[in-house]
Amino acid sequence: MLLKNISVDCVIFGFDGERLNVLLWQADPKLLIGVLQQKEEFEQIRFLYDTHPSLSNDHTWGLIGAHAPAETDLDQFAQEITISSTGLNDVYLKQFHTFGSAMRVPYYRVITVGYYALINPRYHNIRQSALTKKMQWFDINALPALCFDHREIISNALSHLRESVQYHPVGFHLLPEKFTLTELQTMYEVILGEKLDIRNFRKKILKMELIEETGEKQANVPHRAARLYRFDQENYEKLVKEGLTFRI
Amino acid sequence: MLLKNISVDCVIFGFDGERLNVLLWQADPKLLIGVLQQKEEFEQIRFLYDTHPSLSNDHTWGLIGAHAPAETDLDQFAQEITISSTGLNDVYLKQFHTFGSAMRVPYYRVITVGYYALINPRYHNIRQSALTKKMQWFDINALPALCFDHREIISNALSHLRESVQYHPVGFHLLPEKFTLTELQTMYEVILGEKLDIRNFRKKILKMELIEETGEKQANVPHRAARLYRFDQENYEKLVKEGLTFRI
DNA sequence: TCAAAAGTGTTTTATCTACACCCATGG
DNA sequence: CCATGGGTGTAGATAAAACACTTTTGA
Repeated sequence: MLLKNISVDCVIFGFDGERLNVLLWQADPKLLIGVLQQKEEFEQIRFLYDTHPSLSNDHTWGLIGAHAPAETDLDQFAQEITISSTGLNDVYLKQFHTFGSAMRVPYYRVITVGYYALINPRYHNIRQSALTKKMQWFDINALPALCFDHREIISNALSHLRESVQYHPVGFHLLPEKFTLTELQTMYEVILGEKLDIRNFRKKILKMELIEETGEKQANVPHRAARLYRFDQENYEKLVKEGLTFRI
Repeated sequence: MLLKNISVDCVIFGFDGERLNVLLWQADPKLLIGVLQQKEEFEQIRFLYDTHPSLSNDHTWGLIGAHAPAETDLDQFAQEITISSTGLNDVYLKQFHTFGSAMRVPYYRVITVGYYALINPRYHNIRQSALTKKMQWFDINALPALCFDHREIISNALSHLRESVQYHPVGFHLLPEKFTLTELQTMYEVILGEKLDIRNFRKKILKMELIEETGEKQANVPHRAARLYRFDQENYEKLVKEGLTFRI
């Protein structure tokens, strides 16, 4: 059974090495009706989906989300949504805000619990699910028309990410396992929306001892190959115990 | 009409100058049933309230909260809850987390949206509302038995507050309009759970220019009277525009 | 005159900022 | 040999940390 007043929306962030992107979709109305008909509450939420902007035209996009099942933890459900759209089953997810305005969705009261996911697109094969007409990455600085309050939700997610990334080493989830210092710096720059000084950034990051050299270097690059680093989970946990105060 | 699957819980923090306290209540089952009978969804939520631990015994306390009305913004409803229990109508409220485990409340699926309020008890007359059997402040380090997952909710609220207070000047909401530097410091100490050096604290706070002298001093204290300061909202906003990075 | 809390400065150490050139690699 | 991005150090300014005594007031 679906909870008719509660949905979960996932803002799936992906960093491609240059830009921060969000995964958006358009659902296929015919397929969606097919799936929904099997649900107990179909009649009650059918109206909502009938009038869903991202179903009724090709210019409006929406966040990946759905009404929550009555028997599933919200955290768990957010995982399922993310897995079903990215094909990846161990994603960093953070609940960041619940949107509870009475009129945020027309005709019907739906509060939505917002999660953001941080993934590296290199590892994830975006799955066109059974319901999907289209699914696509969009640069956070060039979003298309969005349904309901989804633009506000993305903007709110980005604010949370921007704050979080300064005090917690979560940004690593956006990178491949092995990454260069330049990739790391670029990631911070696009999230924070400002340029950082390369020498000061490197000094600071290396002093923290949160990352370690792998000993490897980039291959097949048309310039000097950069060293590859990885996040040092073990040392991070040790430093947290000792009272690490992280600050980019 | 009440939303049967959605409630709002408010962790109301009050700082008395020495300790950080949380406002908890026990509702009166007879009165509660009386009020609920007037609601459309009475039968559906009656069972829930019938089995509510804070109604069925005198040792279990609960957060101040209620099922959300279908037609009210959650932010607005959190305000109403806070107003009705504290008698104050301009309270700092922050939504901090939504608790969505399937089994957090027995017998029935209820997700709860958590807000915390920061108030100064000096200005607030705790109102024993029509439903209240008892309402009382508890030191956050000496909480009584709590219903459902309310202990976890409080602990989560405190973590959020602890983080927030380090980067945003929200702690002022816990203080009277005019306060001494010692009160300010003690507030930080109880929230952060650590002692701060008095001289370094004063230097840091005064350098930020977030507070200004009122020119007044304490009266009727059995020792040297301390200067009274107030938060400088105007300058704070100016500094934010200039890119203030606050850090206690 | 005593008890209780207010108030104050300096030195050392660590961190932040600004800034420009050489290096390695592949094409 | 050139284009492209990788990689490095230093000096000056600012902020953090450690630390102990004098002042004011009311009882």
